[in-house]
Amino acid sequence: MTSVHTPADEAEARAVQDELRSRVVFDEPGPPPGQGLVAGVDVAYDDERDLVAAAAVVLDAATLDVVEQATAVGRVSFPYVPGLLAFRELPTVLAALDALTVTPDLVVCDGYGLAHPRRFGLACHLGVVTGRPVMGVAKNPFTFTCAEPGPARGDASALVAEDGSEVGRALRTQDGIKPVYVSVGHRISLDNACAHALALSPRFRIPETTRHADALCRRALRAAVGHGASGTSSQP
DNA sequence: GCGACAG
DNA sequence: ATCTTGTCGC
Repeated sequence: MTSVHTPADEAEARAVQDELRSRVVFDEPGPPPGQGLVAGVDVAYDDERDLVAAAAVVLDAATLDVVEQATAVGRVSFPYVPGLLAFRELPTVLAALDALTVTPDLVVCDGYGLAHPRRFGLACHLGVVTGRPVMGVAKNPFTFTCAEPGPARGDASALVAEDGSEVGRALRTQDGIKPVYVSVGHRISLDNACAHALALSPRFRIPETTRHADALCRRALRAAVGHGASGTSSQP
Protein backbone atom coordinates (compact mmCIF):
# COMPACT_ATOMS: atom_id res chain seq x y z
CA MET A 1 0.00 0.00 0.00
CA THR A 2 1.84 3.04 -1.27
CA SER A 3 0.99 6.61 -0.29
CA VAL A 4 1.86 10.24 -0.90
CA HIS A 5 2.64 12.59 1.95
CA THR A 6 0.43 15.70 1.92
CA PRO A 7 2.60 18.79 2.50
CA ALA A 8 1.45 21.51 4.87
CA ASP A 9 2.20 24.24 2.32
CA GLU A 10 3.62 24.95 -1.11
CA ALA A 11 7.15 25.37 0.14
CA GLU A 12 7.13 21.91 1.66
CA ALA A 13 5.60 20.49 -1.52
CA ARG A 14 8.47 21.86 -3.59
CA ALA A 15 10.95 20.48 -1.11
CA VAL A 16 9.33 17.05 -1.47
CA GLN A 17 9.59 17.32 -5.27
CA ASP A 18 13.26 18.21 -5.03
CA GLU A 19 13.85 15.21 -2.80
CA LEU A 20 12.05 12.71 -5.04
CA ARG A 21 13.26 14.05 -8.38
CA SER A 22 16.64 12.35 -8.16
CA ARG A 23 14.92 8.98 -8.03
CA VAL A 24 13.29 9.23 -11.46
CA VAL A 25 14.71 6.68 -13.93
CA PHE A 26 15.03 7.93 -17.51
CA ASP A 27 17.34 5.34 -19.07
CA GLU A 28 14.93 2.45 -19.41
CA PRO A 29 13.06 1.98 -22.72
CA GLY A 30 9.89 0.80 -21.00
CA PRO A 31 7.47 -1.95 -22.01
CA PRO A 32 6.79 -2.55 -25.72
CA PRO A 33 3.55 -1.06 -27.15
CA GLY A 34 0.70 -3.29 -28.25
CA GLN A 35 1.14 -6.02 -25.66
CA GLY A 36 0.70 -6.52 -21.93
CA LEU A 37 -1.46 -4.42 -19.61
CA VAL A 38 -1.73 -0.64 -19.66
CA ALA A 39 -3.60 1.31 -17.00
CA GLY A 40 -5.14 4.75 -17.27
CA VAL A 41 -5.74 6.95 -14.22
CA ASP A 42 -7.77 10.13 -13.80
CA VAL A 43 -9.64 12.08 -11.15
CA ALA A 44 -12.78 14.21 -10.86
CA TYR A 45 -13.58 16.80 -8.21
CA ASP A 46 -16.56 18.06 -6.30
CA ASP A 47 -15.24 21.27 -4.75
CA GLU A 48 -18.56 21.92 -3.03
CA ARG A 49 -18.31 18.74 -0.99
CA ASP A 50 -14.52 18.73 -0.99
CA LEU A 51 -14.43 15.31 -2.62
CA VAL A 52 -12.11 13.76 -5.17
CA ALA A 53 -12.80 10.51 -7.02
CA ALA A 54 -10.07 8.56 -8.80
CA ALA A 55 -10.28 5.74 -11.29
CA ALA A 56 -7.74 3.21 -12.55
CA VAL A 57 -8.71 1.23 -15.65
CA VAL A 58 -6.54 -1.58 -16.98
CA LEU A 59 -6.64 -2.38 -20.68
CA ASP A 60 -5.25 -5.28 -22.67
CA ALA A 61 -2.81 -3.32 -24.84
CA ALA A 62 -3.36 -5.65 -27.80
CA THR A 63 -7.13 -5.33 -27.97
CA LEU A 64 -7.77 -2.23 -25.83
CA ASP A 65 -10.42 -4.24 -23.98
CA VAL A 66 -10.98 -3.41 -20.32
CA VAL A 67 -9.41 -6.07 -18.13
CA GLU A 68 -10.10 -4.58 -14.71
CA GLN A 69 -11.05 -1.28 -13.11
CA ALA A 70 -11.12 0.24 -9.64
CA THR A 71 -12.11 3.53 -8.01
CA ALA A 72 -11.42 5.40 -4.79
CA VAL A 73 -12.99 8.45 -3.21
CA GLY A 74 -11.28 10.74 -0.75
CA ARG A 75 -11.27 14.25 0.55
CA VAL A 76 -9.38 16.98 -1.31
CA SER A 77 -6.20 17.43 0.68
CA PHE A 78 -4.32 20.04 -1.32
CA PRO A 79 -5.37 23.06 -3.41
CA TYR A 80 -4.86 23.32 -7.15
CA VAL A 81 -1.52 24.99 -7.70
CA PRO A 82 0.04 24.79 -11.18
CA GLY A 83 3.14 22.66 -10.76
CA LEU A 84 1.90 20.93 -7.63
CA LEU A 85 -0.94 18.94 -9.14
CA ALA A 86 0.46 15.63 -7.92
CA PHE A 87 -0.22 16.45 -4.28
CA ARG A 88 -3.86 17.03 -5.09
CA GLU A 89 -4.42 13.96 -7.24
CA LEU A 90 -2.05 11.18 -6.30
CA PRO A 91 -3.29 10.12 -2.85
CA THR A 92 -6.63 9.03 -4.28
CA VAL A 93 -5.10 7.71 -7.52
CA LEU A 94 -2.81 5.47 -5.47
CA ALA A 95 -5.80 4.16 -3.53
CA ALA A 96 -7.48 3.23 -6.81
CA LEU A 97 -4.33 1.56 -8.15
CA ASP A 98 -3.92 -0.38 -4.92
CA ALA A 99 -7.44 -1.72 -5.33
CA LEU A 100 -6.46 -3.48 -8.57
CA THR A 101 -5.64 -7.19 -8.44
CA VAL A 102 -3.34 -7.04 -11.47
CA THR A 103 -0.15 -5.04 -11.92
CA PRO A 104 -0.13 -3.02 -15.17
CA ASP A 105 3.08 -2.87 -17.20
CA LEU A 106 2.57 0.85 -17.75
CA VAL A 107 0.43 3.61 -16.25
CA VAL A 108 -0.76 6.57 -18.32
CA CYS A 109 -1.47 9.82 -16.48
CA ASP A 110 -3.70 12.70 -17.52
CA GLY A 111 -1.04 15.40 -17.29
CA TYR A 112 2.72 15.79 -17.44
CA GLY A 113 5.85 14.01 -16.31
CA LEU A 114 9.21 15.57 -17.19
CA ALA A 115 7.45 18.44 -18.96
CA HIS A 116 7.02 20.38 -15.75
CA PRO A 117 8.39 23.68 -14.42
CA ARG A 118 10.47 21.74 -11.92
CA ARG A 119 10.88 18.67 -14.16
CA PHE A 120 8.78 16.57 -11.80
CA GLY A 121 5.17 16.39 -12.93
CA LEU A 122 2.61 13.97 -11.60
CA ALA A 123 3.69 11.16 -13.96
CA CYS A 124 7.22 11.30 -12.51
CA HIS A 125 5.83 11.50 -9.00
CA LEU A 126 3.55 8.51 -9.52
CA GLY A 127 6.40 6.58 -11.07
CA VAL A 128 8.83 7.18 -8.23
CA VAL A 129 6.22 6.37 -5.60
CA THR A 130 5.11 3.13 -7.26
CA GLY A 131 8.40 2.16 -8.86
CA ARG A 132 6.47 1.34 -12.02
CA PRO A 133 6.77 2.67 -15.61
CA VAL A 134 4.59 5.78 -15.97
CA MET A 135 4.04 8.31 -18.76
CA GLY A 136 1.93 11.44 -19.11
CA VAL A 137 -0.42 12.62 -21.84
CA ALA A 138 -1.71 16.17 -21.43
CA LYS A 139 -4.27 18.13 -23.41
CA ASN A 140 -2.51 21.51 -23.19
CA PRO A 141 1.08 22.71 -23.74
CA PHE A 142 1.19 24.19 -20.22
CA THR A 143 4.07 26.67 -20.11
CA PHE A 144 6.01 25.05 -22.92
CA THR A 145 6.30 25.83 -26.60
CA CYS A 146 6.44 23.70 -29.72
CA ALA A 147 6.24 23.94 -33.47
CA GLU A 148 2.95 22.89 -35.02
CA PRO A 149 3.38 19.17 -35.80
CA GLY A 150 2.55 17.82 -39.26
CA PRO A 151 -1.13 17.26 -40.08
CA ALA A 152 -1.13 13.46 -40.12
CA ARG A 153 -1.68 11.01 -37.30
CA GLY A 154 1.74 10.16 -35.90
CA ASP A 155 3.33 13.50 -36.76
CA ALA A 156 5.11 15.11 -33.84
CA SER A 157 7.25 18.06 -32.81
CA ALA A 158 9.45 18.77 -29.83
CA LEU A 159 7.94 20.31 -26.72
CA VAL A 160 10.59 22.73 -25.59
CA ALA A 161 11.22 24.39 -22.23
CA GLU A 162 12.53 27.93 -21.72
CA ASP A 163 16.08 26.63 -21.45
CA GLY A 164 15.79 25.01 -24.89
CA SER A 165 15.67 21.41 -23.69
CA GLU A 166 13.17 18.93 -25.12
CA VAL A 167 10.87 17.96 -22.27
CA GLY A 168 8.21 16.16 -24.27
CA ARG A 169 6.49 15.96 -27.63
CA ALA A 170 3.39 17.37 -29.27
CA LEU A 171 1.88 14.29 -30.92
CA ARG A 172 -0.90 14.23 -33.49
CA THR A 173 -3.01 11.17 -32.64
CA GLN A 174 -5.67 11.82 -35.31
CA ASP A 175 -5.40 13.43 -38.77
CA GLY A 176 -6.05 17.15 -38.64
CA ILE A 177 -6.94 17.13 -34.93
CA LYS A 178 -5.23 19.16 -32.20
CA PRO A 179 -2.23 17.23 -30.84
CA VAL A 180 -1.74 15.86 -27.33
CA TYR A 181 1.37 16.51 -25.28
CA VAL A 182 3.40 13.48 -24.27
CA SER A 183 6.16 13.36 -21.69
CA VAL A 184 7.96 10.61 -19.82
CA GLY A 185 7.28 9.95 -16.18
CA HIS A 186 9.48 7.09 -15.00
CA ARG A 187 11.25 4.10 -16.56
CA ILE A 188 10.20 4.84 -20.16
CA SER A 189 11.75 6.63 -23.13
CA LEU A 190 10.04 9.51 -24.94
CA ASP A 191 10.01 7.60 -28.24
CA ASN A 192 8.33 4.64 -26.58
CA ALA A 193 5.89 6.83 -24.68
CA CYS A 194 4.80 8.38 -27.99
CA ALA A 195 4.45 4.93 -29.55
CA HIS A 196 2.20 3.92 -26.66
CA ALA A 197 0.15 7.11 -26.90
CA LEU A 198 -0.41 6.46 -30.60
CA ALA A 199 -1.29 2.79 -30.10
CA LEU A 200 -3.77 3.76 -27.40
CA SER A 201 -5.48 6.33 -29.63
CA PRO A 202 -6.68 4.43 -32.72
CA ARG A 203 -9.89 6.42 -33.04
CA PHE A 204 -9.88 9.49 -30.80
CA ARG A 205 -7.49 12.24 -29.84
CA ILE A 206 -7.28 11.10 -26.22
CA PRO A 207 -5.85 7.64 -25.36
CA GLU A 208 -8.44 4.96 -24.57
CA THR A 209 -6.88 4.54 -21.15
CA THR A 210 -7.59 8.16 -20.22
CA ARG A 211 -11.04 8.10 -21.80
CA HIS A 212 -12.07 5.09 -19.74
CA ALA A 213 -10.56 6.46 -16.53
CA ASP A 214 -12.20 9.87 -17.09
CA ALA A 215 -15.64 8.33 -17.55
CA LEU A 216 -15.21 6.03 -14.57
CA CYS A 217 -14.01 8.63 -12.06
CA ARG A 218 -16.94 10.91 -12.97
CA ARG A 219 -19.30 8.01 -12.42
CA ALA A 220 -17.63 7.24 -9.09
CA LEU A 221 -17.94 10.86 -8.00
CA ARG A 222 -21.62 10.97 -8.85
CA ALA A 223 -22.18 7.74 -6.98
CA ALA A 224 -20.31 9.04 -3.94
CA VAL A 225 -22.24 12.30 -3.88
CA GLY A 226 -25.53 10.57 -4.60
CA HIS A 227 -25.16 7.99 -1.87
CA GLY A 228 -23.22 10.14 0.53
CA ALA A 229 -20.78 7.25 0.70
CA SER A 230 -17.00 7.54 0.85
CA GLY A 231 -16.05 4.43 -1.09
CA THR A 232 -12.47 3.26 -0.80
CA SER A 233 -11.17 6.30 1.03
CA SER A 234 -7.66 7.50 0.35
CA GLN A 235 -7.63 9.03 3.83
CA PRO A 236 -9.43 6.68 6.27
C1' DG B 1 5.74 42.99 -8.66
C1' DC B 2 1.99 40.76 -11.73
C1' DG B 3 0.14 37.38 -14.61
C1' DA B 4 0.24 32.78 -16.70
C1' DC B 5 -0.04 28.11 -15.71
C1' DA B 6 -1.17 20.28 -16.27
C1' DG B 7 -6.07 19.12 -13.70
C1' DA C 1 -11.23 20.49 -13.13
C1' DT C 2 -16.19 22.63 -13.47
C1' DC C 3 -20.32 25.61 -14.95
C1' DT C 4 -23.76 23.82 -19.45
C1' DT C 5 -28.41 23.04 -24.68
C1' DG C 6 -28.72 21.85 -28.51
C1' DT C 7 -26.51 20.28 -32.35
C1' DC C 8 -23.56 18.02 -35.82
C1' DG C 9 -22.01 13.61 -37.37
C1' DC C 10 -20.95 8.57 -37.64
